[in-house]
Amino acid sequence: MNLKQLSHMLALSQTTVSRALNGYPEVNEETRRRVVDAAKRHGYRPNPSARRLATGKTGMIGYVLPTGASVDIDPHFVEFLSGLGDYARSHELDLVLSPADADDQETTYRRIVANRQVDAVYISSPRPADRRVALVNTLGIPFIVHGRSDGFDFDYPFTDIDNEGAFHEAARLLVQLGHRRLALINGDDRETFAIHRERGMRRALAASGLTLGERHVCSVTMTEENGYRAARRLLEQSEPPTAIACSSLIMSLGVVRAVRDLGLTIPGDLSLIAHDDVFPWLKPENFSVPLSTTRSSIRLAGARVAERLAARISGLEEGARGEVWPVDLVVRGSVAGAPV
Amino acid sequence: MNLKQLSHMLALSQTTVSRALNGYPEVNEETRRRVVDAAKRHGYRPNPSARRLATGKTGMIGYVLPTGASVDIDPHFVEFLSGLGDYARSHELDLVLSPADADDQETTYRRIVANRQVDAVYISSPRPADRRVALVNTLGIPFIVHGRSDGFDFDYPFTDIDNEGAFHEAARLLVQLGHRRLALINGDDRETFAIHRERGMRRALAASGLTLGERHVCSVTMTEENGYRAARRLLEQSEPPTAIACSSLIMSLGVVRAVRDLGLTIPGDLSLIAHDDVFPWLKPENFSVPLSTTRSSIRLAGARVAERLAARISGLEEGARGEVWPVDLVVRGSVAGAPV
DNA sequence: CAAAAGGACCAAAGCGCTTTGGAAGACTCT
DNA sequence: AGAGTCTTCCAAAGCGCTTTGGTCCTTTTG
Repeated sequence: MNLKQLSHMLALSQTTVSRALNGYPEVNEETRRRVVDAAKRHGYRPNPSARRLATGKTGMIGYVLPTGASVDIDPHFVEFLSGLGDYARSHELDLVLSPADADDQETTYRRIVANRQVDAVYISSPRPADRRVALVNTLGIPFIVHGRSDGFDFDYPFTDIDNEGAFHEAARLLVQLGHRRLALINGDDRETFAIHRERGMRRALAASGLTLGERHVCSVTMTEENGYRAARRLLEQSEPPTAIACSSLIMSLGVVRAVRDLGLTIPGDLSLIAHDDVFPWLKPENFSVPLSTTRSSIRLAGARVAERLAARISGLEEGARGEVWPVDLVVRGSVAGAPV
Repeated sequence: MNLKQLSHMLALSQTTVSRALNGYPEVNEETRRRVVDAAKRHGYRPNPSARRLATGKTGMIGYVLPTGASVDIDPHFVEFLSGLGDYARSHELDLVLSPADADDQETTYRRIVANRQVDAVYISSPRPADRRVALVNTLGIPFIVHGRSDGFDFDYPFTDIDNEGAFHEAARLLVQLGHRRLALINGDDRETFAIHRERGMRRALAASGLTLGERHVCSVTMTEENGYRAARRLLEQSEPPTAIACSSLIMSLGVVRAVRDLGLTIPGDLSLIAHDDVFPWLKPENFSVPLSTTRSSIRLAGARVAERLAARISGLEEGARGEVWPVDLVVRGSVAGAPV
C-alpha cells in the first residue's frame, strides 16, 4: 500500500493525501479525517526511503563508534544506551552506529553528514578541544555532546555532570575527616571528565593548604586490573595515602582487592570513595565494605541526550546551551576518620 | 556531485556511469577506467538514499533493542558490539539499533522489514521456540541468531557456543576431583544458553551416578548481587555444595564475596568455575583466587555474526547452517579436590 | 457588482539513483 | 553481401514520497 494506491482509492491527489497526513493547513478538516482514517484502516505507512530521498529527513540519530582490535568499548555505553533507547523508542527514532577506525573518525563523520544518513549525532567521551566537536560544528549537523570539550572559541550544546564539583565535595569530606594524604585513581586524563575531577580534588585540597602530590595521582583506563595496580603502587609508597578517590566502580573493585592483598582494611587504613554511574549489575552498597560514591545515573543522561537531540531535530531547541547536572555524594561505610 | 553531473562531464549517460561504477560487464574496460578515475577524483559517492529507494538495499544491519525503564541491557552487549563493529567497519556496514518495547518487539521487527530499513538482522539471547526467530524467518529477511532457539520444526542459521559441552566438562572435572555435591548458579533459565549449561552439567553428573538437586540450582539475572544471594542460599544449606559452576564472571564476584562473608575459602571449602565471555575490564586471572573458567570470546562471536550477515546479504551464504563453537576450559587456582 | 482574497484541491516536477528495453556500430559467418 | 551476434552505449521509466506553482470555486470587500 503506497501513496498512489491510497490516493487513488480516496479519489484524491497524492498531494492532498500527503498533506493531510503531514498536518498541513491547506486541507479541509473533513477530508483530513477521511484520509487519516483510510490510512489507518489500510495500515498505510509512508516508505521511509522515499520520504528520505524527498526530504532529507531520516528519523535516525547517529553515533560514530570507534572500533579496532585494540579498542574496547566502555561498559558504561550500554547504560547510556538504555536511556537513549528508551527515549528514542517513544519518539520513533532509531540509532545508527557507524563503526569507524578509532584513529580516523573524521572520514566517517563526513560520510554520514554528506550522505545525510542521520538527522543528528551525539558525541561521547570528549577531550579538550576535541576534533570531533569542532568537526560536527562546522559540518552543521545538529548534535549534542555528552560530556564537555573545553578550549574552544565557540559554544556548543552539551549535557554533562559536575565532575569537578563531585570530586571537590568528595575530597572536602575526606579532608574534614582528617585525611591529609589523599590520592586519585583517575580515568584516562586526556578526557575532560578526568581533568575536571582532578581539578575539583585539587581545589578542595588547596582550600586546606594541601596538595595532590604527583605520586598520588594515577591515570589509567578503567579496568579492575588497572585499579588494582594503581592502588598497590599508591599504597606501597613510603608515605601512602590514607584516602583514595577513584573514578569508577570497576576500578574500585581492583582497589579493594589490593587493599586486601596488602593486609589493610577499609576504612580503618584507607578511606575510599568512587564514582558510580549506576550499573544494575554492580552496586556500591554491596561491596564487602559498602562503598561511598559520587553518584550520577548515566542512563538518565542517555535519555536526556536523546531528548535534546529530538528537540534539535524538530527545531524546538536551538543555540548552544550547555547543561551541567549536579552529582550526589553518597556516604557509606568505606570512609572514616584518618588513622592516627 | 551527483550522477547527473558526473555523467555530464564525462559525456556519458547516467546508465553507463552507473554501470561502470557498479561493475557491470557491458561496459568497455577503458571507459570504466575513465569513469572510476573521474569518480575518485571528484569524490563522487552515490547518494545512499537514492540508491536505497531504487534498489531496496540499505547497507545496514539491524538489531531490535529491547528497552524500558525496567529493562537492563546486558553488559556483554558492548563486547559483542566491539566485534560486530570491527567487522562491519571493514565492509562499510552500519548497525541500526531500533529500540522496542521489551514486551512487543514484533511490531518493530515488522516495521523494519516492511520499511526495508535494513538488509539483515541478528537476534541475541534467544529462548526456546523464540517468537522473534519464527517471525523473522517468515518475514523472509536475512538473519543470524547469536545463540540457539530449540524446538522449531524448521532450521535456521545460528552461531552459538557449546554451552552444554562447556558445563559438561567443567562438572566432569569437579567430579573427578572428588566433588559430590555440585551446584549451579545459572542465568535466566528461560534462555537457551542457561538450559544448555544446566543440561551439560546434569549429564556429567549422571555419568557418575550423581544428580543436581533442586536446591542446588539457581536461575537469576546475572548481577553481582544475585550471585551473592544465590551463593549464600546455597552455602547456608544443611548440605552445602563443595563446588559451584557459575554462569557469569559478574555473578562470581558476588559468589566470592559471599564465600568470604561466610568465613569460607576458595578452593579449600569451595571450588568455583565460572563462564567467562572475556571482558577487557574484568579478568578471571585477577580474582583474589584466580578463577577457573569456561572461556569463549563474545567479541569474536560478534565479528563472526557480522561476517555471516554480510555474506548472507551478498548472497554468498545460504541455507540454515548452524555453527557451534567449542569452549575452552581454563583451570586456575579456584578449583581443588573436594574437602574431606 | 466587479475585483480581490481565501479555501481546497491537483498535475507535475523534483529527490538521485538503478534498470529495462532498445539502438548503433563492429564483427563473424555462410 | 546479407543475416546474425556481440559489444557498447543510451533514453527513459521507474522507486514512492514531498513540494512547487497553479486552477477552480466560493466568499469577502470597496
